[in-house]
Amino acid sequence: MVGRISRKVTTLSRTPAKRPTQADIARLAGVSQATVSLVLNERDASIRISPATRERVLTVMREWGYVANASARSLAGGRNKIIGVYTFEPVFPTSGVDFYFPFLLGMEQEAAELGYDLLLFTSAGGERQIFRDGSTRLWHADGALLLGRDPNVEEIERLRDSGYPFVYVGHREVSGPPVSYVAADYAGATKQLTERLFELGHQRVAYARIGNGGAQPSRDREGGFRQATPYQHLAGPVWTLDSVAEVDGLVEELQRGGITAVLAEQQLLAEELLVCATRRGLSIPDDLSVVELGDSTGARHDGTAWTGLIVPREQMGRQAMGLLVQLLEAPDSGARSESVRCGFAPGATVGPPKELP
Amino acid sequence: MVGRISRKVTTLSRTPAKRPTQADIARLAGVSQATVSLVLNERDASIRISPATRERVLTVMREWGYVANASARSLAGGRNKIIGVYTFEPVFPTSGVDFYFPFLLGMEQEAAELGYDLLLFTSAGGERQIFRDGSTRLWHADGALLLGRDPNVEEIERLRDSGYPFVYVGHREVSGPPVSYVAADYAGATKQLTERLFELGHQRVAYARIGNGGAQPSRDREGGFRQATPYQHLAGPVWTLDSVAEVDGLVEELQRGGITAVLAEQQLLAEELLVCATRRGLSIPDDLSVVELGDSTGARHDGTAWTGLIVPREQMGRQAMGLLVQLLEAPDSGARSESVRCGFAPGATVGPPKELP
DNA sequence: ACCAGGTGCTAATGGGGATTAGCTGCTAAT
DNA sequence: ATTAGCAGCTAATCCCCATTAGCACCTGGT
Repeated sequence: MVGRISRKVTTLSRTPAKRPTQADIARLAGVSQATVSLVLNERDASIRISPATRERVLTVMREWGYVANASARSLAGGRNKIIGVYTFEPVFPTSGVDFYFPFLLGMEQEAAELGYDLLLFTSAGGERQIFRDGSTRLWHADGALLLGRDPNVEEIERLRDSGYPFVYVGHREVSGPPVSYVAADYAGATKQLTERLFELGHQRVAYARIGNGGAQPSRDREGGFRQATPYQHLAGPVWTLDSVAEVDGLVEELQRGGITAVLAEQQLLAEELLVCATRRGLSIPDDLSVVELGDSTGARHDGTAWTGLIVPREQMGRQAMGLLVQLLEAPDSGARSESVRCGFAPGATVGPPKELP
Repeated sequence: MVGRISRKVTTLSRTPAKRPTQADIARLAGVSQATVSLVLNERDASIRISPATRERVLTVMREWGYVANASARSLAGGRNKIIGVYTFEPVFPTSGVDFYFPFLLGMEQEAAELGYDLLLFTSAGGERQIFRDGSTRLWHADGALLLGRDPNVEEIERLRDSGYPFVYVGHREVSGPPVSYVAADYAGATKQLTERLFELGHQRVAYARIGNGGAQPSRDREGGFRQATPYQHLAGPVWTLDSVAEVDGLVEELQRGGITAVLAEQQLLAEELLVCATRRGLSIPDDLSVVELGDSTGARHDGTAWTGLIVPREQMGRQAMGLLVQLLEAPDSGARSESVRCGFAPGATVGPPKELP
C-alpha cells in the first residue's frame, strides 16, 4: 500500500506518501522520536518537556495529520481508545438483531461520550470463537464487552486468565475467580411482580418456562419468584416445559390446581398460554393473569400488551461500557459487577382473581 | 498491563505466565523464530521447510497453544483486517437508527464472510468530522465505508486526496477525481415505476418532493422520472414543496390539472397526500395513484401499503463492503462504483385511472 | 572553584512477527 | 576434484511506539 501511494505521490506530488510516524514528526520538529511520544502521552509524572518544545511538536503533528499506529501502540503496551464488542451468537442472522441491537445502541452512545470507538468482531464462518484459529484479535481493542446468552464458558475463563480486560453483559458466574459483568436485576423484578400478584389477591401463583432453566437469567428469575413466595406463605409450583406443545397440558394443570396467575419466563410461552387458555374458554386476565418476564426469544409479537418486565438492554449496554472504561482507566482493580433495574410494562394481562374463594 | 499479569501468575501459578511467542516456540522446537513464522504463513513460493521440521514446529505450537499476536502481525504486515465504518450523521439518536441499521447489517454480514472486523467510529461531542482536530482515526482500519445523506463533501475530497481507501455508500459525485461508491439504482427504478403508470393508462403523471432536490438521490429519481416521460410523449410536472403544509395545495393542483398519478419522493409526502386527498373526497388509488419512492425520512409509518420502490439498504451495505475489500486486495485499481437494483413494493396505492377520457 | 540538584531531552531497548539476503551442506554434473 | 545448483534454514532488519536510564546543561549554594 505504501508503495502504491508513494508512487502516486511522485506524480501527483500532493499529500504525504504515507502516513507520518513519530520519527517523521520528530525529524520535522527537530526533536527525537521519544520526545514526540512523550508529548503525545502527557504523563503527569517526572518527565518534563518545555512548553515551547511541546507546542512545536504539536503543531507539526497537526500540520501533518499524525495519527498513532494502533498496532504499534498496543504492541508497545499503549492504549488505543478502542473498545471491542464480541457476541457469542452471531448478531446478524436477523433473529438476533432485535435482541442485540439495543445493547449496541447503549454501548455506542456511552462510547461516544467517553471518546472511545467501537470495534465489532464478526464471526468468520459462523464458528463463534474468541480464540479462533489461534489469533485473538481482541488485542486490537483496549478491552471488550462480551455478549451472548449462551457463551462458551471455557473461553471466558481462558480470557479472564489471560488478563485481558472485559465486562460481560449479562449475569455471568464462572468457576474460579469472578469476572466483571453488568446484569439486569431479574430477581428483583420478578420478586416485585410476584408480590404484586399476591397483593391483587391471587392465592396460587405458578411459574413456568420452556426449555431448561439452567441459564443464569432463568435461575435469577426463578430465584426472585421463590423469594417472593413466602410473602404469602403459599408454595408456587414451577413448571419447566420441553416445548410449546406442552402448554395446553399446562393450562389444564393450572385450572385443576386453582391457579389464577402465572409468570411466564418467555414471551413465546405467554403467547401460547393465551392461545390455549382462550381455546378452553378462559379469558385473560379475568380468569388467568399472565406475567411475561421479558425473554422474547422466538416470540411471535402478536401485539398483545403483556404485563411484565422490560429488559433494560440499552441501559445495560451503556453501563457495561462505563464499567469497562472505569476498569481500564483505574488499573488493577479486581472484577466488579453492577446491576440494572428492570423496566415495568403495565400491560393488560394481569388483574385481580375472578372470585375470592 | 503485562506487568500486572505476570505478577498475578507468579502467585497463582496457573496458565502460562504469558502467551508463548514465536521465539518461545522456536526455542522449544530447536529452530529459529524465522522458521516458525515461515511454517505459520505457508507461503507457497520459494522458501521451503522440510516436512519433518514443519511437523515438529506445528506440534510444539499446538502443545503450547501458540497464538499469533494480532498487533505484532499487522505492525509487521501493514494490514489489520479491520474495516472502518463512518457515518456523517450520528447513527444513534434513534431517528437515524432505522435508516442506518440495514446498512450496518449488510456490512457486518459481508465483513464476516470476508474475514474482516468492523470498526465503528463514534462521534465524540456530536461534531461529525473525519479530520477531527486535524488527525484522522480512520487509519486504525485498512479502509472505510462512508455513509450519510448529507456528507461534508470537502472532507470526502480531502480523504480521497490522502490516498486512504474508502467506498461511499450512496451515489456520490465530487469535484475532481471520482470516488468509489455503491448506489441504489433510483433512476432505473423510478423510470420503471413511471412507465408502469403509463402502461396502466395514466395520461398525466406528476412528480413531487419536499425539500430541495439538490441531493444526489433526489436528482437520480427525478432523472428516472424524466427519462420515462417521453415514453408517452407526455410532459410530467415536477413539484418541489417546502413543507407538508403545501401538500393540500398540491392536491388541488393535481385535481385541476387532471393528474391521476403522482410519484412522491418521500414517504412522508405520500402519507400527507393520502390525508389531504381523503379530506377532499378523493380515494387512493381509485381517484389518484400514489407511488412512494423509498425515502422514509420522518415518515409516520401509518401502516399504509405503499406501492413503490424499496431501497436495498442491506444489499448496498454488503456490496460496498465487498467492493472495498476488492480495492484493498487488488492494489492500485482506481475508483470504482457499483449500482444495486431497487426492490419493488406492490402495495395498494396504484391502480388504473378511474375513467379514460 | 566545586558540588548538589534540578530541568529538558535523547539513546537505547523491547514488544512479536514478516521478510529477505545469505549461509550451510549436500548432490549431480563437468 | 571442482563447481554449480538447490534444498533447508537462520541472522538481521524493519514495522512504530512506549518507556527508562542517563546525559548535558544550568542554577544556586558554599
